[in-house]
Order: sequence, then C-alpha cells, then structure tokens
Amino acid sequence: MGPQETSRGPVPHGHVTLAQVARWAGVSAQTVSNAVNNPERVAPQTRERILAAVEELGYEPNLSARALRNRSSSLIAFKTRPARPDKASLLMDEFLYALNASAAQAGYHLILCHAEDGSANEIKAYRDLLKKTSVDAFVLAETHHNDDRVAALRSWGVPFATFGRSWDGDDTTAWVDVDGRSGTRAATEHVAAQGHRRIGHIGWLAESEIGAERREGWLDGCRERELETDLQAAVPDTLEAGRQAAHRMLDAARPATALVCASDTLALGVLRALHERGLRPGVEVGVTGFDDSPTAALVSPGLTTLHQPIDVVGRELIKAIDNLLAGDLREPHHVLLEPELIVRGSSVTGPMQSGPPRQ
Amino acid sequence: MGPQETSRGPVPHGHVTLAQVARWAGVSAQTVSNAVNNPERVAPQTRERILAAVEELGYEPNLSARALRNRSSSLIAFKTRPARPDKASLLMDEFLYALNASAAQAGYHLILCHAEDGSANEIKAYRDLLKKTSVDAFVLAETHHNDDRVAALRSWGVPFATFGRSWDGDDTTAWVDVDGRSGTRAATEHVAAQGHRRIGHIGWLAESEIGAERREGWLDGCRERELETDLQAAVPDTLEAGRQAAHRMLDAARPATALVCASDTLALGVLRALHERGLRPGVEVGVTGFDDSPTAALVSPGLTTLHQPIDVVGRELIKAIDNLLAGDLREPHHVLLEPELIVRGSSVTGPMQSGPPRQ
DNA sequence: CGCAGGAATTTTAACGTTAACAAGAGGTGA
DNA sequence: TCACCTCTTGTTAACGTTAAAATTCCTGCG
Repeated sequence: MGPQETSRGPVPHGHVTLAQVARWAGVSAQTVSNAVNNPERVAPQTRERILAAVEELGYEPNLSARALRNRSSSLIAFKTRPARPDKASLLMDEFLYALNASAAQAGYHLILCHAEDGSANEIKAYRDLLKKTSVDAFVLAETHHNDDRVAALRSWGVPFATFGRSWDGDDTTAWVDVDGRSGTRAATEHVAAQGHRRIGHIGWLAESEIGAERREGWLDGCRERELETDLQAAVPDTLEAGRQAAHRMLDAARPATALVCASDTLALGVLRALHERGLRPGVEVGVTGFDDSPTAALVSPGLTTLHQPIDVVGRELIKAIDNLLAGDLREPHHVLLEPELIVRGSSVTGPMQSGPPRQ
Repeated sequence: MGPQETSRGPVPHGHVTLAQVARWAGVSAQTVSNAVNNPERVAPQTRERILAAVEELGYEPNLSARALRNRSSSLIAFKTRPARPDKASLLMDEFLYALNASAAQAGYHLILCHAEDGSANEIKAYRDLLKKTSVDAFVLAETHHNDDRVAALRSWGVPFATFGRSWDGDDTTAWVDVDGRSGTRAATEHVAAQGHRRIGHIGWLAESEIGAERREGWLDGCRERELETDLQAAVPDTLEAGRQAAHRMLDAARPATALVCASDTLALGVLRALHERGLRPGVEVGVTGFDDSPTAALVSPGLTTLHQPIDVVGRELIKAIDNLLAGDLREPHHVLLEPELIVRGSSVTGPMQSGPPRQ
C-alpha cells in the first residue's frame, strides 16, 4: 500500500482502474463495469468475486471518465451570493450546509458557481459552466416572479429545482419552499393570545412575493380575531427601516402594542426603537421576527421568531433533482414546509424575560 | 445556432468540440489545442484564424475530457461545516463567497465536500473525493495544532492551503491568517485610550491557539500601559459563558470597567450581563468583541469589534494554490493579515451611543 | 444430432482532450 | 549540393469508462 510517488503533480494516488480490477478478478473491464452499475447482467458468483476485488483494491470509479463517456457528472451547481452585512440571517450558510449534506448522501457533489450581481451575469455563468463541464442539475435560491434564470434553465432543458416557489404560476418546475404566510399567521395568533389587540405589521416592499405572503399571514391572523389591520408598513429590509416604522406605529393615535415583522432584521430595528423609548420588549410591546437568525437568540430579551426547517429544504431539493435525473416524469416535486414558531422574551411578559425589568 | 434537442438528459447543449473548431479553421485538432493552451507553438496568423473560429463557434474546452487526460480538473475542494446556531458570526458564509469569487477569477471551481464531524471522517471524505475525481487542491479552514487533516494531505502530496496558521511550527504548508494578537491589542489600546484602567479579558479555553493568541494581544496592550492583568477568564465560546464571566469581573473587589472579548458571542454575553445590572455599555463599561458579526452592528448600542479582511483571505488562498499548482517551489505562501477595529457605541461614551441614555 | 434461443461475457469503439512523436517546409553553412 | 537545424503542423495513442455489437457457452427441443 501507499505508493511513494515523488512527482509533485496532482493526484499522486494509487489510481485503481476498472482494468486493474478486471485483471485481478480474471474478467473483462466491461464485466466489472456491469457488476458495479448493472448487477443483474452479471452471474451472481462472478459478481461476488468482482465486488470482492473492488473492495480489496479500493476501486472507485473515476468521475471524469464517467462524465466524459456518459455526459453526466453527478455534479449539482449552486450559485453563492455575497453575505449582506446588514442582514442578521445565517440562512444561506445553513442552507448550503444542508444542501451539501443531502447531496453527498445521494452521491452528488455540489459545485459552486460565481457571478457578479445581476441575472444576466448569472445566466451567462450558468451557460459557461454547462459548456465547460457537464453539470447534471442546478439549484436556484431566492427565485422571484418572472425569474430570468428560471426561464433560461427551462429553455435549455437543464434539470433544476428552486428554493422558493415558481411565483409565475407555472408549476412545471420543481420547488421547495417555506410557508411564510402560515408563519406570520402563527406569530400573529401568538401575540393575540398574549392579549394584544393592536397588532401592527412591518413588512417588505410591494415587489417581493415573499413579503406579500408574510403580510397575508398577518392579515389572516388579524381577520380571524376581528382585529384592525390599519397598522402596516412596507419598507426595505434594513434595521433602520424597521426602527423608523416602529416609531411611527407607536406614535399613532391608537398605538400598536405588538409588532409582527417580516424579518429578524426589521424586528431588531423595532427592538432598537423600543430601547430608545424606554419601552420593554415583551412587557409593553410584543415583537416577533422571521428567520431565527443567531442574533434572535443572542439579544436581550430573546427575539420570538420563525424557524425555517432548512435541513428539510435541502433534503427535498435533492430528492426533487434525483427524481428529475431518474427521468421520473410524474408531477414535478413541490414541497411547502411549515416554519416553526420559536417563542422568546420579546413577545411574552412572563419568565422568559431575561434579567430584572428596569425600574 | 440553438440546436433544438428534445431529449431530457443532461447537457442537451450545443457541444462544440476541438475537432469541430479544427474543421472550421482548416487545421488539425492538436493545432487548435495548441492555439488555446500553448499559443507560442502556433504561427501568429494561424493562431488568429483559430481563435476567431473558437469565438465564432463558442467553443469551451470540456473539463471532463481535460481532467481525464491531464489528471487535473481545475477543481478546488472545500469542506463545509454546520453553522453553529449559538455563534453570531457569518464568517464562514462570507469566506466561502470570497473564496469562490477568487477561485472563479483564477479559472478554478470550488467543489464542496461533506463529512460528519470528526477529523477521521473528514480525512476519509477527502480520500474518497481524490479517488473519485481529480481534485487539484484543497482548502482547509479552522486548522489547529497537530491537525490530522494537514498531516494526511501532506502525506498524500496533495497541494493545499489553509485558512489558519500551521500552528505546529512546520511552515512547509501554505497558509493565510488574520493576526488575532494585534487585533485584541488594538482593542485594548482603544479602550485604554477611552480612559479605562481596569481592563479585563474574556477569552477561550486553553486548548485553542486562536484564543491564546488573542489573549496575548490583550496582555500586550495592558503591559504597554502598565495596567494590571489579573482580570481574565478562559471559557467556552458561548453567550452564557460570556455573561457569567462578565458578572464575575464586575463583582470583583476592584471591578473591571472595560472588557475585551475574544469573540462577538462572548461580548454579547457581556452586554446581556450589563443589561441585567442596569449598566450602560460604553458609558459605564467598555466592551469589545471580535469578528464583526452582523449582530455587532444590529444590537443597541453597536458592538465595537474587529473585522477580518475575509475577501483578502480568499484571494490570497487562491494565489497560494495557484503558486503550488504552477509548481512554484519557492517559499510557501504565508500571509498574516491585520484585522480592522470597528468602533461602535459599546466602547465609547460619546455620540455613537444610540438613543438617549436611560434615566 | 443439429440447431434455435438465451444467458454470460468479451470485443470494439467512442466520449474530448493533449503528450509524444513524426513529417514537411524553409533556411543556413560547409 | 547536402546534411542539419528550426519552425510549424499533422498523426497516433492514451487517459478510464460504458453502450452496442459480437462471441462463447449452455440448455432444451424437434
């Protein structure tokens, strides 16, 4: 064992090839290939002998050769995007880990793709990648209405799945998403159950489908309890915007006593506004966010928020792609997951309040 | 243009091959290959004609074929790790993006590798990946003393570079790192300049080289100004540990008036402790963290912290790998970068305090 | 006994690229 | 004139795999 190669080039490894296994087992290379890929074509005892040889020699099929021959690489491409410093959420970090874990388990590898901002650049990057190396499928995140990227991949006939619904109503693409509507609805019902009657919503600007959906959930929750829905704001997803919107809603003639926000970032802005007014989160004003960012657990008091089941998202996306690649032409894979409400001090008056209230 | 393939399989693309370009330009495939890879071997006018054909036909070399032939894939492997929910930092997210951006620019692609926790699993994952597909190099993050992974890659003769020094004194590996010592030293000097004389340090447990180094920086800063160094704690990197350590240091006979922490997570624990005691960060007690997590900017008041130049780290790592792959056998690439002190409200009494102080 | 039909296995060729070598053109100096 | 370089281009073979076709060997049946 352990070939002591001295060359400096890459892969100085004990490359075990199909031919070597074949020689070892006394069969032809093709039979080894069959034993590995199409077991039923090989006589049971031959197969056993070959698999023993495979085991013994530590053979692993060479993916480059396979990719060249089969035009399929077991590679799934995903484009990274810059971490926005003003965003509290680790969502993409967690997502990538979860996706990669599921991909590995299913025998795929994730290959990262880079493009400067802008969907034209992104599409070009995808096309270049496809030309250069055979990529079996793509995963897209943060898809939106009339997404050029979706249109491009679809027109090329490349298998792909998206984290985010296909908002344009065309349901031929496979997607996995988290139900923001039921999430904010749960948050709204939760603060209502705490006795709040003036529940405001701080959400994203109109162009965001995700934002619109989260707003709907708040509306659902309010309507169900016949609460007024006059307190709402549509702002950019920044802490400062959340802070200002909170001030406005607390300055209203009949001020809000609870604020359901479309993101943790906005909710943190609300917390800052409360801090500035000497109001205690949870005690005087209930606050909820969305995404369960690390910050939500770290601020004082903790921020009530909605946790997205990111690991399930990753798993389902891989499953969707696996189906596509298997040529499974049934209904495209659609999965809508429920977020989980994580209750912390910012929305309750009781024992979850960390530390003594200021007098 | 646009072959209208109807098959559902992967890569239904207009595959332009070397042979097609060759036919188009009226030369042999080898000459096209040379024109692309070894321009000097081809007569200028021929070369021009070929490059025009390449352009015209949109030829991109097939990486699988190249990998098979050359045993080099222009793939760099990196292992993702789970995002720890109690950690405030986006460091890995930003790192991955930066690394990928630099890799793309240098003509590499990042391939992700997955392994359950534990360096044995990780090493196995690396070996499997090497067997299956030719990976040109590896990037390792969070290396530590006597790192098995480093030893394994070294013994295999695979090119790699690490984010983190090779702490075991063997400097034959290429690394890029951020100077934690000068970082905490800067933080210490900063709070001292604010008038603090009882400066404590809350750092990590003894086994961490990074923690030890950050502690040294605090010692440097204190010694320079002849301040006492009796207030120090070595704790796990959690918010709760930071909170408790802060309480201890504030309960001391001569309590701390400033706390320099080894991470934002710990510093956020300190902020929580201050909140519980009704002390104002910055005003009564100066606090600094490390890593410039998003949370640091979002809490009230903002947390003074040290920003790691992550994009430079990514760029230098790729440069290191590029050197290795080019067979550049000079001194291995070592880069030690300075973190940048970001001053926010938690360490100053002045106008950076957000909102009116509580009365 | 001869031959059809099938199962198991081998042979051939190809995926797209490039190193190594071969071959041809043109020039230079003895 | 010819041997001998240099410069440019072409030919061959191989990287490791697998689909398709070809071969061998068996079994059963008329």
